[in-house]
Amino acid sequence: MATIGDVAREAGVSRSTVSSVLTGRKYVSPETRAKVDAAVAKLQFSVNAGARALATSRTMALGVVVGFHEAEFSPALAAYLIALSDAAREQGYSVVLLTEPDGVEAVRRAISGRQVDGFILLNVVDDDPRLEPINQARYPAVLLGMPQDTRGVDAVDLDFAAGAAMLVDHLADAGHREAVFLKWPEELYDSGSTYANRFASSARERAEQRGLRLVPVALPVGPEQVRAALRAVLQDPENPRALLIHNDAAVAMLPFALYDLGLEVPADRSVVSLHAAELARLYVLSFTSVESEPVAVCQTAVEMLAKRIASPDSPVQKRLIVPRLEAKGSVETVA
Amino acid sequence: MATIGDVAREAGVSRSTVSSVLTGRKYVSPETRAKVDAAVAKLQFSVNAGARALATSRTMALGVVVGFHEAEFSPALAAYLIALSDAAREQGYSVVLLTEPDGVEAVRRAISGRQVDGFILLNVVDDDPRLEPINQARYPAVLLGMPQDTRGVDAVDLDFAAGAAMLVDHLADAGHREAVFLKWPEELYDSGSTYANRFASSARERAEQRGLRLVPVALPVGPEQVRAALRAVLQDPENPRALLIHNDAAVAMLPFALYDLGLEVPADRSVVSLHAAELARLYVLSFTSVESEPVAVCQTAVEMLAKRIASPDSPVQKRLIVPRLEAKGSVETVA
DNA sequence: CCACAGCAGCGAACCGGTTCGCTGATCAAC
DNA sequence: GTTGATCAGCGAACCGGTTCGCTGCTGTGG
Repeated sequence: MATIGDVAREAGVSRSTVSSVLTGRKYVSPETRAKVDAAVAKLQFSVNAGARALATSRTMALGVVVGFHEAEFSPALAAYLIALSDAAREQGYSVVLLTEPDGVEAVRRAISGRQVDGFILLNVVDDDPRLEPINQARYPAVLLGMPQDTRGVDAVDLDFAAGAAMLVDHLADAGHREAVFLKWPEELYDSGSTYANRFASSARERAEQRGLRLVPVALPVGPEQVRAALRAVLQDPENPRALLIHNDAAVAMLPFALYDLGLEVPADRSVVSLHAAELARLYVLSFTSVESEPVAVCQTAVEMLAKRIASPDSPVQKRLIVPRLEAKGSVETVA
Repeated sequence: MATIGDVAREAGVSRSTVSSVLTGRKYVSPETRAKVDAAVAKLQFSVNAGARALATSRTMALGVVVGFHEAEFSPALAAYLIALSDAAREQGYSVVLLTEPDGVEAVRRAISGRQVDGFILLNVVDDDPRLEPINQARYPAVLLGMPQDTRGVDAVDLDFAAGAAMLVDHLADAGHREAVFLKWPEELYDSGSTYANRFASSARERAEQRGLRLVPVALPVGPEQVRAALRAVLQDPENPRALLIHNDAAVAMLPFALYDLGLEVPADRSVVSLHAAELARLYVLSFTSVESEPVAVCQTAVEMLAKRIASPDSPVQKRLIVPRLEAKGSVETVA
């Protein structure tokens, strides 16, 4: 309700002085500042975001661009959105949700309407088309995900390669010489999903180093299909008895498939996985695992974006958050 | 980049004429309009959201206030956020996420900073404190949830009472005379959660009408605790063999508990439940059930809010979205 | 005692739109 | 031919902040 003019009148000073107090950009004597503060409190004044945005050409808002993703695990999404919003608030920013199926269009509109100061892109893929309008307008942005080529944009992600290596090491250390590698659907790798590919190639590489034979199995889409596929994998006597999983649906469904076949962990099968932290919050997942770190990743992303906004020309940054492996006894030690 | 002044110059008209074309509020001859449209296209102009907000005192943004506890325990949340954002965009609004632990403070700040035109409150409880600043500032809002007293604010929610009645009917129709009612933790009811209480009292009432004896069991918090509690319930020979569930954690965990005890559905137990639609998308939930309708609920909420913003003094509305029961053969017909 | 530096606060201009009263042109009626 | 109504478009004022050059006062040094 109250405007800066009301505050000025109440405090007996000029509008510009009030502004100086509010922004802190100019020295104001303690006495005047006290008068202004009192007036602000009395009138319950707070700055009009739109007016300030117009004057400063800073909206203090970040656009969070959610990719279009039917197939992916959306329960995890909420954790990221909340973590992003919390981190943004801490830096004085608010978060605008951009969920348009056509992410490029969403970005374009937000830019030309000057709705945000920068973007955080979720579900990044290699050669992400959303980068085009962003780079063209020279807008600040941070990728949540680590494509091969970040095209001059800051990026942060979980270190899926490190996670994969940890899990492979864990199996190898326990004496395993071979393992089934339960992967995401093939399409995800083909579509250039950054994390899936980084995990897979790191797992392959480390497994080779450690002399662990990997039998890769791409799983289908859809809960029932996954369950059936898991059963098939578990039933095949040719398959190794250790399982390395990077597929949230499979992690969630595995207990059912084990149940179907009367198998026990770790007696009959050894299991390690990397999955969304959210999964473990709802289910008993007693698998030794590496969990995603939504809070750490999001906090880093927002900090990087805030810095990028402040200094657009500082060198491009890439940050990988190293996760922790939590042993839960789902791996049998073999001779 | 381009401002309305650039467009005016390019088109050879005044700024106000460009504005008339953009807003459509005033008649402009087809020829001038064509010139303006051409200039807009050529300069890739689109209005500066902040400037328009300042001039019109309409931000065209909606604040979505996410409750605190929700953050910890709702895989369904993402579905609601996306559905809200999609619906908002359809009405020309954008969505600002307000996730502050202290929801009241978040609302207060958004109001005094004029950041949004109205609010959508998630995870509403009876006597919700967030309504105080909203009502005091006479701000438009819509509740996603249906408290006893909506305090003059529009509200929309799934018709949990109807859902409960459907499920009770389904059991009674199949000849059951008694059922265990697996409920949320007691605290949820005590904290004034609107949907939990509406479901519970409707179930109780309908069960009485249909001569179905209900044995209520409030479940604990935490996956392992839930699993153990479920086992205890299933093991007790005194308990009825039919299960009426309103507790997402229990729905997700029940297959594990059944597995623990070697029980089959529907041979050993009949199961019906009401749960988040998200749950069924990820897991094999072959329980006869009523699912939440995030898209329908969110669309209605945004439409109601848009109307409320347009006409603040129209009569208060309450809408309940009636869900569908989907039979999946998890109920045994008894004599 | 005067000159000048330093400093707190003022005021005007500006950010990019919208709104509304007014102008000048066109045209019909008398 | 003059009057009056109609209408497209113009221009100034305004929304609520920020910014920056300027003013007038205080105080120090010569």
